[in-house]
Amino acid sequence: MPRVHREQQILGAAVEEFGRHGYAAASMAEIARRVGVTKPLLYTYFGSKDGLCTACVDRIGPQLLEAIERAMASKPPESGLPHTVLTALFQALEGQRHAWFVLYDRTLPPGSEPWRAARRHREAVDELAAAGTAALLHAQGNDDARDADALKHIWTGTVSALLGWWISHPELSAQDMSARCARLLAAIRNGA
Amino acid sequence: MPRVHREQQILGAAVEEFGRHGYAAASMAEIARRVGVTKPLLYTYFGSKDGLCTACVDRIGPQLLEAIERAMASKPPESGLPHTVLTALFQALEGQRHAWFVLYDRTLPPGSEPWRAARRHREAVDELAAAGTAALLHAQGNDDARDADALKHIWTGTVSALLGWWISHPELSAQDMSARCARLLAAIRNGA
DNA sequence: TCGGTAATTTACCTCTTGGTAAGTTACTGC
DNA sequence: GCAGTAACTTACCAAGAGGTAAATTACCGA
Repeated sequence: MPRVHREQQILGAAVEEFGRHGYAAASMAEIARRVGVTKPLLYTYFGSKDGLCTACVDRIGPQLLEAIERAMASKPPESGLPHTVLTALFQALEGQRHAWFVLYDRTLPPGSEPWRAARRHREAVDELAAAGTAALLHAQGNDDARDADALKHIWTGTVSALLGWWISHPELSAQDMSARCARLLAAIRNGA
Repeated sequence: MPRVHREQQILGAAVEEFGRHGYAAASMAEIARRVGVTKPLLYTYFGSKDGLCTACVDRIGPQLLEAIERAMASKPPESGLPHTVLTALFQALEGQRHAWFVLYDRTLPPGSEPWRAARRHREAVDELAAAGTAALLHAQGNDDARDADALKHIWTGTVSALLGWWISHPELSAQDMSARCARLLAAIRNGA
């Protein structure tokens, strides 16, 4: 099998493994086993566990960023921004639902290379969210930067929660999730 | 030092370690080092890593449950239920902000004893949240059980996000957080 | 004073895991 | 056909993890 193809195959398995179990609990041998290959191949292709994890992060980060940017640019006016972004995320993550948690993995060793890479990509994603939260607060006369930052965290926490819930309901499609989120967001808006 | 006292000391360090790094990345030797004690003592007192982690979970679970129950029972009418619960959580977790993530640790080995214990306590906590989400949806004519379940996840995700944000702002007190959340919840209510 | 027990450590074992060196297979261009 | 290279495996190493047996210290009651 040609190298580039094999690399993509490995990355797919690695994203699933890192996302499902977290960095520390993910095992190189297990990733190799899932691909049907032996460990040294992973090391000749990606150098180290850190290298493979960083490659995963560098693959997922831009995917998500582009999905969100595209969705925000072509936002249908009848739908709210949060729902638009969620729909785009569900579409981008269908087939690799664990990928989100590779980026938002609290167990990455602080200071390590994958940690820095993940933080970098998260910041890019979060920047888009930050614009939304700051605008929402500003419209209500609140210009506290920390409030906007905390609200941004609530948003990403909500996304994480929804993706976690989606993972535990494998039979639901991205469209199902999108429709459900439309209801839930409306409910929050109307009655929190 | 008497055993019961030492056990509490160990539990405190272990909660911090497990909560901060997750089960897999947490190290028994490191926990021992932080307490200023050697590894075998941990094993004579708690049997195994699983045993220690389960003890942590069994300590935190009831603490949180009681804090939430007490808050819900004595809810001041002028404040919303979410804010009441958040305030109680901040108070209960001041001084052990990582504890929440011991209970909500996605890296616990599925099927293991700490995993089962954490799930049990989470269910007890979530049951209280479920009542709230189901009521909110029911008031709007939505009786979909899955919607209520997903909304419950959004709620716990929001709590996780706020605690994560609090951890990255160590200088803020529980009261600071409570006040901030009052603003944020109002902002969400008014303008999502 | 002495025996027993609780608290704790030293030194060790074992197993897993990340990581590597060397060899093997198989294709490709000349 | 054959050299060379890309794809891949076997067999192994070193370090760190969880875990344990045995020894030590210190206290307390008889």
